[in-house]
Amino acid sequence: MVTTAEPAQRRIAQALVRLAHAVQQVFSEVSREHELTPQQAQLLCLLIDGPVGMTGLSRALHLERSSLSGLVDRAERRGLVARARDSRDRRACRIELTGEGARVAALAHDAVTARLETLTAGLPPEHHDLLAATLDDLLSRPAPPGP
Amino acid sequence: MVTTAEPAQRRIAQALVRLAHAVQQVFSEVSREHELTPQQAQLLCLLIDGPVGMTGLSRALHLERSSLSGLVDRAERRGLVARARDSRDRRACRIELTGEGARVAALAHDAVTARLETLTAGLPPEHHDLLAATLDDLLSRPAPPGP
DNA sequence: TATTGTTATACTCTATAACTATA
DNA sequence: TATAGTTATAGAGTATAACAATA
Repeated sequence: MVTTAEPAQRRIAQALVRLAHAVQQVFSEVSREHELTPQQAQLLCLLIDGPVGMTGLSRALHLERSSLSGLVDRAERRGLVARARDSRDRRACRIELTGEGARVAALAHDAVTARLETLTAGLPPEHHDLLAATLDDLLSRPAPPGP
Repeated sequence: MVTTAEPAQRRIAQALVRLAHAVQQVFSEVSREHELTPQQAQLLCLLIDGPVGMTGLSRALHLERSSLSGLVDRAERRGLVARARDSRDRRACRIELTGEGARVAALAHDAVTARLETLTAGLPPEHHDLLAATLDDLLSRPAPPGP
């Protein structure tokens, strides 16, 4: 039925771009409601699963370590995270959430999730499982173009 | 089969977050390859469809007009865009691509699209149309939460 | 020598507040 | 008075290059 007017692959790509902007916007609004910058919120959410070293964070966030130093400095100054020395490697440190940081991180994470879930509210429920599986499939490929 | 272990809505929301980061990463890499900041690339892509006024741009990009002034200043300084006075309203101006700006915008746009299309390469082709339709459906709802 | 993380520097991005010019 | 856009200011985010301390 739907043929060659506009290839499905192209339509998907364009939808992904708009979708990314929409998600980013949600992230931005939620951050602001909790008096965080989007970057700080992203950092906090990443630390929910446990402490991470600077190099690990830099890879996860796609940031230079020097950029990250500043980000962590400002989050530390606000009492959201703390640097803990690593006992086995005296060069390294683990960044961990403070009590307040964990509280804010959970609130922000839940708010983002809740708002994104309402996005799917209008979809036919019988499509939910297929969409979830398809998106997971899409993300399981780590994107071919390595720098 | 897939039942209540993890609700599909939640799985979709989480996938959307990861997807947004992946798309943002593609955008970031492509921008860098063309010596643009991601914000400049986004501005240029928006202008491909034709000139837009400052207020229109500020709404489309979710930026304060003062932030936009600086963004346009820097893009103008790099020869990518130009400010054209509006003949009917002497307060207003239209931002338009220069020849060079249009060239770079097309390159960056195509590169992003191409890279995102490869993402879908691993999906069963018979799912393409449904996915495209579902994503469009997802985006047709302008997100309920007004500030 | 290689790795972990920081500092110094220079831009870019962003918002708030106050402003000019036109409608 | 309201709208279109800018300027001033301050802070945040980012990269590159040079550095310190430890492995």
